[in-house]
Amino acid sequence: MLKTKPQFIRPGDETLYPSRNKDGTIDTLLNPSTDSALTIDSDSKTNFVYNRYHHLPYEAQRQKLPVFQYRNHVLYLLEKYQTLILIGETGCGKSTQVPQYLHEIGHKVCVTQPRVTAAVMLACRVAEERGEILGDQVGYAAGMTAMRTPESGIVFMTEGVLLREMFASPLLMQYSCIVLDEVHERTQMTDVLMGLLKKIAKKRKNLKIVVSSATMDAEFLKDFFNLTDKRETAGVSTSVIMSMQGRTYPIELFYSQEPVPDYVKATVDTVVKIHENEPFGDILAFLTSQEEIQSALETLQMYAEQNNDKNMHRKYFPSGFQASNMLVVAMYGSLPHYRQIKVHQSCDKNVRKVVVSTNISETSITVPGVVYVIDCGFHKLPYFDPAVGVESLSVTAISKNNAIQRAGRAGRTSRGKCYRLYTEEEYDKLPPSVPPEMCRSDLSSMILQLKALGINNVLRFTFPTPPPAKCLLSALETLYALKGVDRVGNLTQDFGTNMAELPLKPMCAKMLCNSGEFGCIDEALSIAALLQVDGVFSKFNGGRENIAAKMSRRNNFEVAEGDIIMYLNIYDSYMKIKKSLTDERRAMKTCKEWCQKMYINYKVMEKACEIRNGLEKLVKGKFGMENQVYEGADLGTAKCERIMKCVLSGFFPQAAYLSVDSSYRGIRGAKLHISPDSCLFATQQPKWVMFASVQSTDDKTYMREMMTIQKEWLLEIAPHYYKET
DNA sequence: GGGTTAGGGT
Repeated sequence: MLKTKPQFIRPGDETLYPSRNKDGTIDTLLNPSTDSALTIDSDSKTNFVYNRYHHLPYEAQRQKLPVFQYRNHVLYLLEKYQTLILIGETGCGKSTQVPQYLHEIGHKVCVTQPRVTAAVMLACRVAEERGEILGDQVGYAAGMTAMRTPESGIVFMTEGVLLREMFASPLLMQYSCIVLDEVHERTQMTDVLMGLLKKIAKKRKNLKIVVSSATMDAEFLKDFFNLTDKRETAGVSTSVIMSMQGRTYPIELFYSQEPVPDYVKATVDTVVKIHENEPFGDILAFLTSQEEIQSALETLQMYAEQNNDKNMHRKYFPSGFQASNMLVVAMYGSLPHYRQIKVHQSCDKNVRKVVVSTNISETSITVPGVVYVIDCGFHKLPYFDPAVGVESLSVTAISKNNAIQRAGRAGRTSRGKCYRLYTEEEYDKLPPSVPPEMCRSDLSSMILQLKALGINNVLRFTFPTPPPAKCLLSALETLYALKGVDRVGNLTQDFGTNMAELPLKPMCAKMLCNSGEFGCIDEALSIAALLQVDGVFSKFNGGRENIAAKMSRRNNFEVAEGDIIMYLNIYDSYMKIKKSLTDERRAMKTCKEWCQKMYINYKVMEKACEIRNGLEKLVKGKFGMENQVYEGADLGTAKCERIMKCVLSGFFPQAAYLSVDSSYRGIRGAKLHISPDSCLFATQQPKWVMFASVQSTDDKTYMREMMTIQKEWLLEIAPHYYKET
């Protein structure tokens, strides 16, 4: 029977437990093999020896939680408690089974996911499992696409969609149960939703909340969602923890015996060692950047060619293992889609696939059939400095949670092995988790949305992990400068409300809100849309094509005014071609051909069109914005200057001026450089510029999406922000 | 006169 204050739940029915040993451990974790430690012979190029190994415990064991059979317990616990904290690795049915249990007893269930693809895939899988048509009882709503009816009993959605739904219905009365999935990722959106749901839970005692996480500290979540006053000693918590067993295969961990001086080289060496000394099975190696991956790939491809050649004359490796061929594949976000799919394609029998990846494979992409994981111990992590308003991206040591997540990628289809390119002592020193995104990113957009939901005092809002006060204050300052909030921090009627509704960063939203006044709504829409996409220009790995692409860009598009006006020109040219043909299929073909000729990415342009249509509906439809009429000739330079001023009227806090050392200074003192990717990189340096985004690498801070401006414009457009000096 | 981008999302 349940105790009043359960530390661990003890249900009466013993048969509900999965088979366990007398000491409570789970069976598969026992009997570690004794002879599988990998040692490296003395002629190894790097002095790199693995000496320690043990099994990676299941998450439930790590957090010392009991494991239960699911359905009855989920339902039983949610009858007793308002919030259920569900812990378990991916693959244990948290995301697919639990929503169905809840739906079967009559709940209207909403399941949130951080990514569009996951939401859509889960909806498909659950609908299929139930033998139903997608969009009927089981639906999804993600990004701009939705397949659902108001009657749908289970809806998968991205977190942002649920936040939007709160605008229309603040207490989410359309759902009786909310499942927050993948909470361990701690995205900005997840944290805000957790805060908001806690607030709703206080008002709607009948709303059930399930918080599902792979690795995050269960007690932390339980405390956060406990609505009982802690001073009330007899009070019973309103939240409870349950764990589900996921992974079915154990993973052996190996640590490097000595610190690794060069983890790219060590990764290559380890791949080769595994290939020649370990049984067949694919390898997944984590590195931090595209550059590192390319460098590792070059060496590995050379090895693979030699290896595959040698295999024509041999059956066995010197180690005695059967010789197999090797296929090396790269995996990172900016890789074109058709090359990302390569990791899913199974290769020939007797070919070992080696995937070298960034942390994209830690969360977003599942590489199937991985048996060996190589973890370099680092990743690139962004950190926002509120003092200067700059986001920097630098190589940082991972957290223990990351390390566990990476290792977990190995044991999905069979026993797995994880090689950590750092010592066990180094592992022990790693932080338990990375600070949540909320605490290291720009908050201005999120705060604007919270204000629009009626949460005025954001400093008192209960975040799961409160962000530093200076981050909140810096965001409020930006919003005040943009006139999205007034002096006391209330949302302004003329701008704030509309800005919050636009799915854009506040500066970009402000540009759009001002565009009627400058008589350039259409141009501002195109610019805003293109600023939302990445990679308008096709990329090549060096060579002749790369030079041709750069030439094309310079000759056809680059303008002295900068990247933003260039993007506008590209969009206009593209639309001219798209609209010149009435036959849709022929128009598409012509657009594709034009893009290919101009080295422009067709899919990205189409995405921009889609985004622009969405924005246009809001701006012209819902807000009813109209262009102010300008008298007289309104062409060429006059119009262009108005467009530029309109852009600046949103982005004025991101202006910079040329300093004596030929770098730039931001308004808040940051030392800035023109990105080599910008139109303005090769031109004579303009005295004043503005930029839409900025990112700092280890040594330099680069401005991207730039535009030249006049100093006088700043005084004219933002007199409340700039003073004559 | 200098040389680049972990991953998401409304």
